[in-house]
Amino acid sequence: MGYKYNKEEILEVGYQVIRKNGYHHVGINQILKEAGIPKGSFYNFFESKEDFAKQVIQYYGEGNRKWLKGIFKDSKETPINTLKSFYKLLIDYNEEDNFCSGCLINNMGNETGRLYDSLAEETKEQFDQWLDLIADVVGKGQELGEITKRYSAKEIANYLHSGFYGTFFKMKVDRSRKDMDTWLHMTFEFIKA
Amino acid sequence: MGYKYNKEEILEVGYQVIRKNGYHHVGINQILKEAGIPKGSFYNFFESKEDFAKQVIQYYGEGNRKWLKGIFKDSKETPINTLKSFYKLLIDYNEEDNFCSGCLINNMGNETGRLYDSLAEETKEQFDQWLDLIADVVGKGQELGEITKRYSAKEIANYLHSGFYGTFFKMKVDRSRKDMDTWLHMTFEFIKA
DNA sequence: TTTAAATTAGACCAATTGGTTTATTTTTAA
DNA sequence: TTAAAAATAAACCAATTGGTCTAATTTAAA
Repeated sequence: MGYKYNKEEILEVGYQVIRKNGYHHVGINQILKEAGIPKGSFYNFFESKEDFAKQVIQYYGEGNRKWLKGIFKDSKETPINTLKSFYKLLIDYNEEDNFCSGCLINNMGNETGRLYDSLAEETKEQFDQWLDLIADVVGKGQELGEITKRYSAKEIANYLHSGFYGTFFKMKVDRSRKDMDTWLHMTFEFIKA
Repeated sequence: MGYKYNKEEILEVGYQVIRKNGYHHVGINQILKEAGIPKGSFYNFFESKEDFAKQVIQYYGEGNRKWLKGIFKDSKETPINTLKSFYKLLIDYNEEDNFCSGCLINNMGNETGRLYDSLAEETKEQFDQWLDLIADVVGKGQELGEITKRYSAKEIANYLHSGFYGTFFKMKVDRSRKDMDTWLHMTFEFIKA
């Protein structure tokens, strides 16, 4: 294996460019150009464009999972504030990025979720794995009496992250974090015990 | 003006096919084929694909605005239940559609909001006009003491509709209304006075 | 050291992309 | 009734799409 090119490097390029431009707006040739590889090598690594996208989703999902784990483990705050700081951090990142891209998982789910079964499946899988990590923190918050027990930890985690995805629409057409900040404030008022 | 083809009919075709497949995944030729018009006529009506999409967004936004007004005016329920029934109706429609498409405005905003200024502007405009109508009902609910006054009617309307958009991601990758129903239940618990 | 397999390389392919052009027909206004 | 304008029609365009093919090179195993 591993001759000249590194598969992860190609996936990283794919992640960047697909996250920003979407799946159908990006051609294989653009990936080749930005990754600096010839077509033969690309199709040596990946069966098709769809297979490539699937692996990009997987790569991004796994990378973020590790990052999430670290953040939650190292947090010095209480569970509810850990979560609030986490979403604030995501908003900050999107601001640094000039609100250009949003989340690859959300973008792919909305653009291709009903078009390609393999991508829907992979997208759902990565999202669900994130949700498990978030639900862990929610559960701890519930035990401490910080977060409402009227809904399960998983339901609240899903409410949080799906709700956060909902703010990307306005972020992109408004090019502002205003509504995201309002969402953060309102949501964390709503879910507290 | 009005010779052989009807512009609204072309916009309706464009709405259907772009809502389902996205902007970049749909070519002009597909529109021509489904609308049964030659290319010359298309470019007589529309300057470009981008201009066409912009008019599709406008057409859909205005049509829905009229529909919304009617629904809210005819409602026999209290404001908060009017809103809850409205979102339940939207979920029902998406189920009938087999969860295939979601909302054109949300799809376009996420796919093209940071790629084409004209589409972002039009998308935002139509969304904001819907929000005004929803905020009216929220405001009445606040006056009646049904809905929390901790946030403005506009903020709550935005929280509702953006939150609803957030549920489309899971709807599409999960092909189910389960999370939408949970969202509906939780959200209307949260916003009540 | 030889051989088979994996990888790299990019020319090549048919199909499609958004858009233009030219010609014809239809409508409107003078 | 005629001329100008508007609309219809589709052939045509260069550029790009995802993907294949053949050849050369590199690596690993025998």
